[in-house]
Amino acid sequence: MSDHPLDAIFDRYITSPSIFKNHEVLRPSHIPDKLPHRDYEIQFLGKALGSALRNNRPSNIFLYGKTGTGKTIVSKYVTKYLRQRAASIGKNIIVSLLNCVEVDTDYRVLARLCGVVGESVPFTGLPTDEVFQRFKSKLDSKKQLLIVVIDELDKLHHKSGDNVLYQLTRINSDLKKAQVSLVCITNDLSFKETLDPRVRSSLSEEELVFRPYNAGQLEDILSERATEGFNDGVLTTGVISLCAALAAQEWGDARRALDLLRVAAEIAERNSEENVSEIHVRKATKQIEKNTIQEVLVSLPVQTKVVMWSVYVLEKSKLKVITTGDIYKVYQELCKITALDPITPRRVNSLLNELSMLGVVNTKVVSMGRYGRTTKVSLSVSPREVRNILCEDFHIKKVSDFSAEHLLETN
DNA sequence: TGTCCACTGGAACGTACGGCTT
DNA sequence: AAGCCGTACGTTCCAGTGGACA
Repeated sequence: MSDHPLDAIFDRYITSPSIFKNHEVLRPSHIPDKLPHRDYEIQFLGKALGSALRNNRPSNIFLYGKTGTGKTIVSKYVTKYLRQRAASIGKNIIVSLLNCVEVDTDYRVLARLCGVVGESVPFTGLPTDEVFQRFKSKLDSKKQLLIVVIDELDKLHHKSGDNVLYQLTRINSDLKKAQVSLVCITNDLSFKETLDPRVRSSLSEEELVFRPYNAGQLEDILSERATEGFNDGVLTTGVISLCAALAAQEWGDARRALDLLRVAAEIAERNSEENVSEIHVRKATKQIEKNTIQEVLVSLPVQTKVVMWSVYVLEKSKLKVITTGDIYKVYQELCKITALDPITPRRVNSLLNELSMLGVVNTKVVSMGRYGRTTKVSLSVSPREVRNILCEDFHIKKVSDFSAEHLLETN
């Protein structure tokens, strides 16, 4: 039983001490008992939602702030405790947390809300109005308060407009027993202006802006989690401050700081080392970046991959500025070779905008005077990564050695 | 100073599909 | 089974536009 080929590997996990004491607390989704440097925000939200305990409907609240500034976690933290306290005095408070990255249509929002009040609805097939009616009557069947936390609201608004928001802000006048309060979260600071004025005023009865963390504050946050998450003495000095400093450079993003620390430790553990050092943090930055790009590119639909490849091909060429016109020319050629049906320039334009949203290309609308108005496009990730990842695709493989030089001479 | 390029991006619509209600 | 419905992906149409050039 001792000569299995995996013994050497597994034994290491059994015998050598682990770096992690509790892996879970190092994930951004974990809600710790203390949230350093968010006292004011917690108090603010606590005061705003606390009126629920006195049978008053809390005002609707708008939370702004860049990614990783603690908006989501503060909301979770406060609502979690609010629910506990409410339960202890026999009050009925339901909290529903919607993330609009997944829940990005009117129908899905309402379907989710139906779920939390105990009304089951199919994921498609019903008219949206019907789902809203069902939600409303089920909710109003007893005395209760529903707090809906709508995270990344801009994503929902971008795709589906204000419709649901409008309905939700007005729902209270139709309800007899139940009440609804909204907590809206967005990281787009100018977002509010794009809302319908009627929705805007009722959504932001109260507002709070989350400031980015500075390096010192990030360090406190990481230290707090590290004492719970790691065994004593596994972090070498400087590891936490490096993670904090790197994340502080990018808008004070606590999620990123935490990811760095966790991934660095995972790398150390995989190499069966006993300590986490700055070298592991450096490796972690690279790995995180690579993973994000990989995830994005691999999951693209075929047409989008071909568009992305067109950008790659042009980036490899001698062209100084890449415009949508060039991209479409290359795209058409690629479609011929891969035997795909080409989509229209309008659609390619949309796909480029999507790629820009995903952070893999940069786009900028520019006017070149006499020579028209177009969009300047460039890759925002390394061409080598793009090549490695996209060439895995069956269609892209066929055009892996396509060069744009002959096309550009015809200009 | 006006023209006009090469697009941009909104809006309405079409099609295929899974899935609902009646 | 018929008639809707939402979603995903795409098309068609077209008014609008920043700024180099004549």
